[in-house]
Amino acid sequence: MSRSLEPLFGFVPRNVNAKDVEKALNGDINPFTKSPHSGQYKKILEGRKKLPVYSQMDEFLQTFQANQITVMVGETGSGKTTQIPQFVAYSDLPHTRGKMIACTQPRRVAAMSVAKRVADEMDVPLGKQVGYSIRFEDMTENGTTFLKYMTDGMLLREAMTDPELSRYSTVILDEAHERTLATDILMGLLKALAKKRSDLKLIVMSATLDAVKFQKYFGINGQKAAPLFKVPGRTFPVDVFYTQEPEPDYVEAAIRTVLMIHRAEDPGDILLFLTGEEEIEDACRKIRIEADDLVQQHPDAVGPLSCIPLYSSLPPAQQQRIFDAAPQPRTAGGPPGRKVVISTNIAETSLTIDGIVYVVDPGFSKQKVYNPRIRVESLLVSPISKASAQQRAGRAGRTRPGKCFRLYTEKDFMKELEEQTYPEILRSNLANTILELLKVGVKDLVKFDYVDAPAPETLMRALELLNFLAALDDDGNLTPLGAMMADFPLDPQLAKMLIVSPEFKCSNEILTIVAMLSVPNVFVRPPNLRKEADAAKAMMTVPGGDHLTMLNVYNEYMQNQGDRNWARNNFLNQRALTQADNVRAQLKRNMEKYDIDLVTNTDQRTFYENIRKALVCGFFMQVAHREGEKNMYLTVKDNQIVGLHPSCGLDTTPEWVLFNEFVLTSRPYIRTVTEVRPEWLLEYAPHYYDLTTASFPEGETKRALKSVLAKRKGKSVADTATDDKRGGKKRKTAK
DNA sequence: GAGCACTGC
Repeated sequence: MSRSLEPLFGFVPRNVNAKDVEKALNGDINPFTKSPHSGQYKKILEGRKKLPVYSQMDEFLQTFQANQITVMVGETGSGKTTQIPQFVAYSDLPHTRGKMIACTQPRRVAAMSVAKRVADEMDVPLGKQVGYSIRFEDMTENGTTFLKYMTDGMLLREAMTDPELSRYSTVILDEAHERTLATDILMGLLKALAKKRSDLKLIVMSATLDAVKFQKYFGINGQKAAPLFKVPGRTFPVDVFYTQEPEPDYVEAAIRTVLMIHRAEDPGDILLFLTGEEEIEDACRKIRIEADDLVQQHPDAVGPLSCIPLYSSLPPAQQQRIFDAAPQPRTAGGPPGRKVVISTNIAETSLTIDGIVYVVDPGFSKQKVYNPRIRVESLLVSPISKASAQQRAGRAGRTRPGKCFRLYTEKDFMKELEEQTYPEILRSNLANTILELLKVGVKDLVKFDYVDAPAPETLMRALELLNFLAALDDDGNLTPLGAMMADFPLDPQLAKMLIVSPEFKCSNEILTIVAMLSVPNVFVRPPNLRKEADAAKAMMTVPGGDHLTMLNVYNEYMQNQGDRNWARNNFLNQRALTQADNVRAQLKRNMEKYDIDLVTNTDQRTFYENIRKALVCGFFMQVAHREGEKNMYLTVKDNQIVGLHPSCGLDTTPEWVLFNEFVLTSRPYIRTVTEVRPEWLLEYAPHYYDLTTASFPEGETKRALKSVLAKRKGKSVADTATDDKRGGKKRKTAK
């Protein structure tokens, strides 16, 4: 066989060196397609050769060959995400062995855009030899794709059907320092799997600060630590400045700093990090006013300043504004304009804005925290970590040397900030994760080798919930129902109610409700059109509960598909509705796979009642009981005082309500609320509502349920179930 | 009478 037509002739899997690889790269024939290279290939290759990681190809190949697990550190701009998987491809030669290389990313856009870039570099069409796989979109070809970029969640899903991950020769976990839930679980699974599958190689790619931790964690088979492969980055230096004294009001200090930069610093755009939508919009308004004042006072010295907000719920078209050029000087030769982007954490990892020279970092972000005692996840404004502060500062040095102004003292940075942001696994409700782990075949969840083990109470809460939902038996084993639930990309409560819904002849409707609950809020409320938006919402409100309203909104949306402006005219979020439709279709396919009937109850008298009963089957642990006269509820068992969220559409305050979420904002609220009947609680969740056990604390809710039970003993069950008089007091009385 | 940090299946 001629060497020129078989560029990989003589290559032995996992025994190649950089010299051979370079020869193949520089050749005229594409070794993976056997076709001549396209015109642009050589040009792209020249660019790749300038990446820091390229010059270390041989060192990498040696490390990769000699070790089953490698920890790799590559700073921003090193080229690791695009190049390392290609180096692995040349060493692994997965296409000759019917295998694939997986490279995981925490975000969908990253998986897509990196795959596109690498397909170009390898001179193959995207979706053939190089592809990507994300929810709702599989851009791979069976038997052809050997390099697959994918979201970490997607690989975790695959592990549930194939715990050996037998299709893969090498798995690369990229951005491991972000410590997403899925990446953390994958690290645990892959560590165990590596001991079982000696042919499987693993590369964990991360930022510097975490490397030693990962090295220690991945020391297996008698090794003390996994080897470290390090590549320098390619960024510009950033000067960091601290305040002399702590700032009592970080928003005010941030605004002041932005204006100071605008007045006194050389041209270059500014990035300011704040914590949320409201804070950002507020700061934008204030900066605009002050900047205008400044221009008025010093028209010859201060140029125009454009202020651009950035957060995830902003429509994509508005997010695009961050790429607009800074404003032109107002007069020819006048002082130059400048742009300031005011952003949440989204600009820390997900979005890169070129041309940023100044970063203003007040040192806070909203972070998820989980309180297992009351089973509540909430968002809290908290100090960021050192790693996060470094990441923020780095945003100033992507195109030229920059400056970062930290609105806290150097001493606070050194002494008060944590090294790393707490990994998500320590800040989340783990019910879903535990179900996934069990499905993958992990037996002992307490002894599972976590990189960071969650609090025992968090595990307890998750196991308890799954047991009450009958996903786990009393010995902690996955039940057939639990195995089915795990296959749905949903929280266990939602999966449970979807699976049981045919018993209430309402699976079509529950399917819709579950899909609507899986997407962001569909109701839009522009600040200047609140009245109109509220009126539009009132038109679609079903008085019996917010879940029923969601069903109604979806159905109306489907009936008005012909009208492109329908969503906007009715103050609904078109994107969210489309997404709900996508989710619904995916879940429907899942149901069909398990032969779960898709049925609708045609009896109008029990239509809504049956839906509410099905809701109880999943959410019986999220029920509250009205106490006293006012809008005051006590959650069952946990006895948390909560109020109906102002967005709630109920026209009365029913005695018993079921809620989708507990939110802790200005005060504790329950959101997305539907009226239920106490008889249903006793009937459909008898274990949870076992009034004889001590685990059910004494109190008003228990007394109320006891009296229901006493009454029920007098009557037949059938009688109580059809007794659908709507209790409750009128909610909206004269103010 | 309030909100949605950010992801992901």
